[in-house]
This record gives sequence, C-alpha cells and structure tokens, in this order.
Amino acid sequence: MPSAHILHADLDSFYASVEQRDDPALRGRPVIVGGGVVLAASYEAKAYGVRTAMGGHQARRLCPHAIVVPPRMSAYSQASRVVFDVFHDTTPLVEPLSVDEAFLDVSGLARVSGTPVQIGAALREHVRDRAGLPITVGIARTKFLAKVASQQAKPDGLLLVPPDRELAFLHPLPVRSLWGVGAKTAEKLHAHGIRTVADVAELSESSLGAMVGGAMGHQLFCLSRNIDRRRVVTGVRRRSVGAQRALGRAGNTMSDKEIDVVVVNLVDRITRRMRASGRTGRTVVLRLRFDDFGRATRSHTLARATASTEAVLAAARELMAGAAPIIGERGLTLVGFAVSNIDRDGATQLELPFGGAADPVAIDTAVDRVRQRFGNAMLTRGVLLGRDQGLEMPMLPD
DNA sequence: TCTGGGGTCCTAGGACCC
DNA sequence: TCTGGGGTCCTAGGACCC
Repeated sequence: MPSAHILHADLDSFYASVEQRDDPALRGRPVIVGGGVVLAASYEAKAYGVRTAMGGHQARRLCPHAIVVPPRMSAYSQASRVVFDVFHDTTPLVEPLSVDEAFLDVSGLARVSGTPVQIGAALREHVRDRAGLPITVGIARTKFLAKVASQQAKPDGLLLVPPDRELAFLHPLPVRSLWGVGAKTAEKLHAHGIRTVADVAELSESSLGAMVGGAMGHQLFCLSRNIDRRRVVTGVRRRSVGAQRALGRAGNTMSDKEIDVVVVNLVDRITRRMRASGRTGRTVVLRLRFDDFGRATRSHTLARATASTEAVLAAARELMAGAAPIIGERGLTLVGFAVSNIDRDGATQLELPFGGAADPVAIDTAVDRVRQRFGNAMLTRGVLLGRDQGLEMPMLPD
C-alpha cells in the first residue's frame, strides 16, 4: 500500500474566528458574521442550530442573544495569507481549495519533519501562534479521506485515518459525506433506500449511474470503495471571474437606468480583478434570479479574450437587452456576471469519439495520444461521451 | 423559509467544418 | 433514402462546494 500522506487543513468557522480573535469581547460568545444571511457562525452560535447560508431572521430566532457583526473581508484575506504562509513553510505541495482550506502533501517529509501526525500537530501550533486562529487537520492516504477526517475532527482537532482502518472509518457515514452529494443527490439515493456509504459501496457502477447520472455514479462508486487517485496539485488556475449583486425586492421597481448602473459596477469590478491578476477571458455570462426563485443564464462568447471594461461591458449590456423579455413581469432579485473561458486563447479541447462501446483499451490509447501531443501537464480532464447514453465515464488525471 | 457572493463541474443539445 | 466519421465550439441549465 503506497504511503502517501495527505493533510486537509481547514480553519474553523473562519470569519467568526477572526472576529473573536480581534475583539476579546466576542470570545466564548455566539457570533454571527453577516446580516441578511449568515456568512459564518462561531461554534457557540452553531450550538443553537445556526448554520452558514441561513437567513438572518431564522438565525436570530434560534439564537436571540447572538452578536451579529458585519463582514470585514480585508481582515479575512490578510488572515488567509498568514495561514497559507504557514502551509507553504510546511511543504511546497499545497493545493488551495478556498480562502480557509487546503490540501498538503507531506509524503517524503518524514526524515525532515517527522510523521504526518507530528507535522499536522506542528502546523496547528504554527497557525495558532502566527495567525491566532484554530484550525483542524485531517490526515489520510487520499484527499477524500483526509477531508472527511477533518470534518469529523472539527472544531480545533486532528484526526488520522490509519491505512488499515479506512473502510471501517468510511462505511458507517451517511451518503452526504461523499464528495458531490448534496441535498438533491442524497434524496435520489434515499429513495432507493441508500443511506450510508456502505450501502453505496454495495452497488455496481451501472446501477449508481442509472440513479444519479454517469459521472456522479462513477464518482460515488470510486469514493465509496475508497478509490481516489487524485494527487495534490499546485498552480491550479482559476477558470472564471465573476461578481453579482442581490437587489432584493427593490429589483422590482428599479428603472432600466438604475439597473444599468449595477451592471456597469459589476463589470468594472470583474475586469479590474482580471487585469490585476493578468487574466483575460472570452465568455461573458449573465446570471439572473427572480422573485419566484427561478434562475436564468445567458452567455456570449467574444472573438478574442479580453480584460477590457469596454468590451465586457458592451457584451454585458447586450445580454441584458436580450434578456429583457424574460425579465418582463418577473421581479428581478439578483443580477450577476462572470467571465469564463479564462486564458483559453491558446488552449485546445480535444474530443475523441469512439465507435460503439468505449472499451478500456481504446480509452487508454486515446489518453496516450493526448499525452504524446501535449504532455501530461496539459491533460486536465478526460470525459467520455456516449452518443445516446450521455456521459459514460470521466477520467481523473493521474 | 425565502438568501450572499464567490466558484467548479456535469449534462445535453445544436451549429458547423472537412 | 438514409446517413458518414472525425472534430470544434457554443449555449443553457443544474447540482454542488465554501
């Protein structure tokens, strides 16, 4: 059994912890960050049932004595930088997942830094010392298990899943623990009487695929059997840059001119960020949300990648104009844009069809052809599409 | 019981080229 | 009359994650 060791490091209630760190009066008390909606809740508030993304009203009902503070994004970015410095001092193999979360590959550090548990414990200490924040570390042979371990160990904990205990650890967990299983997918599985990871592991890939779709079926099949060959990768590029703005009920009564001000503002924010990070993009996506919680997207792909405010704004305005009929009587509650197809000017997308069934040998041959032409690093994703059955099998890079 | 802002990836179909 | 094989790109919606 390979002895790869992956750490999943995850800050606890990140925004709320920063607030408690910076204001001693908040320590030990229920803290909610964000007003209209809960962006983060301290563990004292979570004890009352307050959850991230919950409406502010509901949160205050559950925990009337909670202290509600507005978000201070720049403080969180600053804290995140300090924490990621600690990560990079631990190992060069750091893969960020978000501002408060990363995978670290500590295989091969045994001689220098000790066992994975010793490394994880030291990392927690350093984050505590340098950033003043609690962090939880999960350790396992695979990314997925390391992540599950950190979820189990929260708050302020450390948990190792020993290689000989992996399935015993994994199988009793509810299906929601599997990566990619949210409310909808869990519901589909429950309808078939599938409640635990062990239940999933008893099923064939094709029966899972029939329930939840090909790609998800493959993923569930693999994860439930503890098959996860994904490595920790550094230098992953962002694939889109976006911004959105909730209008609330005011959206109903806004004039076209007022909405255009919002549009200009959003586009300006996006293109500013793109220029600051030296990125360009080709596809402008408009996102709308309505009173009835309906959603719509419209997109337009430009001839060339750009980060210019003028070019993106022109496309954005045209998308708005094109969407006018569907906005019509429905109350507009949110408008957002994203620029995707980032840095794709020189990128190549290959689709290699197979006649008939996609047999493993043909798949391997096709993957090898891509590797030979572009090199391993260029292979970011493989997807096999069946002509009639839809997606047959996604391949993770290895 | 009605929410924020930032993202990722999958699914499916159509247009088009040689 | 039905269909060909190989390939690229675009659009829209859905689910999920933090």
